[in-house]
Amino acid sequence: MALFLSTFINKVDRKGRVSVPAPFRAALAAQSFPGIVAFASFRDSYKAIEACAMDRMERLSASLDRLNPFSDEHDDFASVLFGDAVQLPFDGEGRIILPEHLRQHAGVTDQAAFVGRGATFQLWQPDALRDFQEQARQRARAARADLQLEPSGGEGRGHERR
Amino acid sequence: MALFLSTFINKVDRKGRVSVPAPFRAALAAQSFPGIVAFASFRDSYKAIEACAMDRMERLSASLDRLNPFSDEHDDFASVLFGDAVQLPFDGEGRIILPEHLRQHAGVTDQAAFVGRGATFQLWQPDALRDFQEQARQRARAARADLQLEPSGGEGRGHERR
DNA sequence: TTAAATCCCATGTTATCCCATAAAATTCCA
DNA sequence: TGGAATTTTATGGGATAACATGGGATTTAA
Repeated sequence: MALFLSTFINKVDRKGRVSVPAPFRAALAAQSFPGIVAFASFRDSYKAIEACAMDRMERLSASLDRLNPFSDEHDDFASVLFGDAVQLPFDGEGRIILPEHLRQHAGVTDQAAFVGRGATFQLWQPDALRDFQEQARQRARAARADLQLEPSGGEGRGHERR
Repeated sequence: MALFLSTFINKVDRKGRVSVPAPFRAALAAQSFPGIVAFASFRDSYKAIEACAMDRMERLSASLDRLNPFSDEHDDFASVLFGDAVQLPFDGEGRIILPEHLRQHAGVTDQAAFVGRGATFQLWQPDALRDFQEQARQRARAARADLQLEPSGGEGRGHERR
């Protein structure tokens, strides 16, 4: 599975177009839908744009269904997640058009920072990202004791539970 | 899984390219991504560049994903770890190009020391590495002296000499 | 018919490929 | 076993392709 790594800052032109970084496009290459899925983050601590491949949304939908499909949480979650998400196809040059409401949510005007998060990535207003990263770095350092790498034995099975 | 062992010092040319030592490349041969993943070390005691194989990042991503993907701790880690990491592919000759911000972080200019650390390795400015190793040696020596003194005392902690 | 989205082409910059060389390590053979 | 021949490495530089970006033309939708 390809990962989204590192941070790229690209320009948003007057038509609202941004180039998706080539390494990200490579990570998305094996997809059925040539483009990305994006939606506003629902955190209170920051306002960014969440993005991922279509595959991930499908898997997310599947795992939601596996829980209680008739609970209120499921309902809220599904409506927020899938109701607000948009499909953004690539143009011939690998760009997407950022819809106005997403740009407003994140405060993006003439530049956008693509931030890799492993299986997903985010889009930020560059200055807001800098501020957040600084704080996140400090918090992460404080909590580093918790970070354990998976057993490296290649296909180390059976580490499921818990 | 192959290990990264011993230290190699290679030149950084004017394009920012460095040869990854052949033994390290051999250890990376079985990877899906032909190259390395690098990021600035988040330690305060020294400034080096941390590096590993893509597989390791994928495993890391998988373990993070398995936790609650919407928790704040997970969020900080993902942003710091994956946002700051870079994919550095090999060219035909087994070189990578070290991005400017990483070179600055480690103080690397025309030479880089590759230091094996088992499952990972580091990149250092050669002089900084020598200093660090010297200090580490001294700390180890001091610690060993303490160890020899301790047990005989029977008494409490400190080695107060009465 | 307007406005927006899509396609198409053009550009400068940067990274990537490709070839060349010297040194070191390895292999081969008498 | 010694030393010549070959292969692997590390390194350098020029040619080439990829990328991010901009703008116009054509199509689609309201």
